[in-house]
Amino acid sequence: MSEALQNSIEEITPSEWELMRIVWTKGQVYSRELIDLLQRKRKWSDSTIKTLLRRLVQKGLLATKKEDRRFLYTATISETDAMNGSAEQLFDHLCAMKKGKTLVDLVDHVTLTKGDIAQLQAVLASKAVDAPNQVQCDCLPDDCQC
Amino acid sequence: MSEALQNSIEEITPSEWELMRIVWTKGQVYSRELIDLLQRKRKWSDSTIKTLLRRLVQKGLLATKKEDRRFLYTATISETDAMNGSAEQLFDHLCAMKKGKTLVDLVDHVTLTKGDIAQLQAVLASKAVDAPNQVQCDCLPDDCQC
DNA sequence: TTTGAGCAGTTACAAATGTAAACGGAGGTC
DNA sequence: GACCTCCGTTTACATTTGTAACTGCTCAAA
Repeated sequence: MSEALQNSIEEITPSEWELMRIVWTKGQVYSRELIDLLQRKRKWSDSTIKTLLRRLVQKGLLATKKEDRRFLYTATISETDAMNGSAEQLFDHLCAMKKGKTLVDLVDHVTLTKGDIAQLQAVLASKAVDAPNQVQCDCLPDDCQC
Repeated sequence: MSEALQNSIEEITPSEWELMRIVWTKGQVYSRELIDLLQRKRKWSDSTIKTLLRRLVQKGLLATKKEDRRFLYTATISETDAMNGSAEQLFDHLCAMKKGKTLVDLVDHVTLTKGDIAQLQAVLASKAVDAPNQVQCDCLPDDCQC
């Protein structure tokens, strides 16, 4: 039953992100627990949250384990993988030529720790060696005159 | 210069991105022209593309100007703003504590020019000064024990 | 002037998403 | 034993998105 191929991560909708984050943070949760936590941020009904839980299980993003007569939910992919996957998915839509600029904007706006910065600097340093002088726009089928 | 007011840009769907990229790249296009270009990548019917065009106009992302009896389409926001907006929107869903890691992943996977790298390094250098040692997880309402 | 090509507008319809009420079974309460 | 409470399951319904056919108007060719 488990077609667990993690090539392209199942699409996670904004509402679903909110549940997933709680599951990832807690490691495992009972629906009641999750509903209580979530309702402190969103005024969603129990039903709504239960539907979202069910859909996440359907999508294969959450797994359940029967404990007593409740279900314990756990994530099937790591938060990091999901985050990277979504980010890369978004970047796939963007013009190759301008992805760099967007990264600059992000790096500028996101709060980074000293550790993050060091890691970024390391990656950049190693990429700098054979980085191209320019990247071609890939918005049009053939050649583009951007 | 303007990049302040981030009044959540209208949501752009994956299909819509494809049209927008063509409009941005060409500056302005007639539907026929756009349809021809797009059909070289996607096997969408004329109708489909016209519907997408209409929806983009409705959303206020495209503007039309009547020329002869055709319409000339132009984007109402810059590609850069749209890209930054979408990227920031995505990052809003992510755990604050792990955004840095995701950026590292992106920087690692995206093809960057020497110029992009230099810009990124500059931004990082300036942020490094007062970067925190750690960022708190913001996935749970109250305190979190990640 | 009849006809057809081109383009915009209208309608359609299924799948996904947001949001939620209603139903049903198992344990605990009186 | 009757009833209430929890929790999972079903059903529901509007909106958005993907995908496209059908309609109608206008210009230009036959």
